[in-house]
Amino acid sequence: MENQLHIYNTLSRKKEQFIPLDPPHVGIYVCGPTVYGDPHLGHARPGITFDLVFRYLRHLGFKVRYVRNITDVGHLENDADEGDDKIAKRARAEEIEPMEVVQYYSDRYHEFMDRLNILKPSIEPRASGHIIEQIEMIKKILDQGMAYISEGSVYFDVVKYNDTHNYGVLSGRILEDLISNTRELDGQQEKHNPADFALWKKASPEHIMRWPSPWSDGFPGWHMECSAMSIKYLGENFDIHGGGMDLLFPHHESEIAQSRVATGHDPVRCWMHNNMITLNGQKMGKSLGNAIGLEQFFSGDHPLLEKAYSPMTIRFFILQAQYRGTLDFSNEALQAAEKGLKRLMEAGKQLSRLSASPTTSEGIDIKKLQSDCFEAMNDDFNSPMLIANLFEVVRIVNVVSDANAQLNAEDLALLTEIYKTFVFDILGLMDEIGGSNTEMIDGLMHLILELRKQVRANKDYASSDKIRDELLKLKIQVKDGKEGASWTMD
RNA sequence: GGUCCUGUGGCCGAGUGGUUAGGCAGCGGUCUGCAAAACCGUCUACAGCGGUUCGAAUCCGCUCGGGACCUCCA
Repeated sequence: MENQLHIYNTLSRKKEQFIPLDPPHVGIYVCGPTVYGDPHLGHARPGITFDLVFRYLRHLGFKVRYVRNITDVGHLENDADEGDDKIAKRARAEEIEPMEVVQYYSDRYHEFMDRLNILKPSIEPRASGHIIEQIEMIKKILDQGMAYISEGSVYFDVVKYNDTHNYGVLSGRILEDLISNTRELDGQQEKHNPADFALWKKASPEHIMRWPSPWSDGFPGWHMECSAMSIKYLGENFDIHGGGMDLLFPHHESEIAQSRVATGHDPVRCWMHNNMITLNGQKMGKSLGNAIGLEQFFSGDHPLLEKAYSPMTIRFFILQAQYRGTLDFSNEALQAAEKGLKRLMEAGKQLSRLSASPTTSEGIDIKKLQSDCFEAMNDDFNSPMLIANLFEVVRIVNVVSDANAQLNAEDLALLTEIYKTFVFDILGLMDEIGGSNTEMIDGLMHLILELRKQVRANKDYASSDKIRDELLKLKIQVKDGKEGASWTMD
């Protein structure tokens, strides 16, 4: 079960067995955020998807170096007439240093990733800190004759490259189609061909973020940073490169082209792409203006949200879909996820209270359940399938808890291990209940329920119900079971 | 227009050429002083039309619908 992991590789459009280049080491590079705005639900998807990958690979025993960049330079505003850098544009408006904007939104991003229980990457390089590496790489591409200088900018010669390589291996694009379909835009005349992309861009006079280079004061092209930084930290050839499907073309396609020319070979073994989260069937994205911020989800402060949704609800919601499928947002779906998560978490508590019996009941096969869980993960990180299996764990826990079935000590230990491993370590879910005062609340609740027990022994149900109702107002729910009362907190 | 993806029951979402995904919601039970929870049972499916096949929701073709990308947007 250990090394049967299969991953869907965008390059081959097939699931392939995952064999690291240099086991037990694994290198992963994932395109991180551009820090010019608050993180929204769209950011949570790649964050959680590749967190799952990171966690599972580590669980399998691999020594993973996970690199996720922060883009803090070089991306031009879509609709900007001036060609201003997004970050520079924001800085101008707020009259603060560009790096102040970068710092602020980087911190915000980290804050929300932490709340979603997304592990920190091994290395989080910033594009602005790797200008030298990018310039060096551009020089190599120029030396190979695959780029040209025009008006102080450097462009990658896609047409020439395509004579000897396939510009389209990843995306399936055909160069001729690209050329005939490219719109005429300002600045295009600098290029030999509209399909060419910038490696280095000369800064206009009003552009604040700029660095010196052999060609001009300017900034690197938007595909350069990922190529330069992935090579720097993972080598010229590494195992997995991830990112959203929206980055597939031209970003990743161009990364491949740049790296091939600079290093002489393919940079990445396996390309992984997570799909989008949609809102009313449409991609949720900053540029479309339909993104709901993670802040809004956590607070419930948004016209489209019926209530607040906790970080773990968001995490569970995302994990309930396979990463390559689109995931449609709705209050109904989120609330279903919330309830399902609660059920899963409650079972975890029940599990810790179970005691072993001499034998395990007929029809309960914990080992099978364990292998089913691994099988699900090994099949391209099929988290929905894993979760379905974990609900079978929940069912068994509840049945045993109700004394309708038994588990022997070995099976109980294994069931506990499965639960902890998959729910906490691999899916990265947390029990959000209680907070920092857990011990005190536990103590108080124990006391209250003891007193209520006495009241109930006297059949004073009015008092008993009053205690229960008042606690419910505090979001604490009392449940009277066969073995006495228990409680949960929302 | 080009490249690619996609269309599953009230909602969200897996999956396989012939056997129950799972969660949420609904319905009927059990349990309970009541309630909640839990357990048991149960109803709504595979966009449409053809084809391949002993058999397809699962493979192929067409039609219709949805989406992503095709821009120095990420």
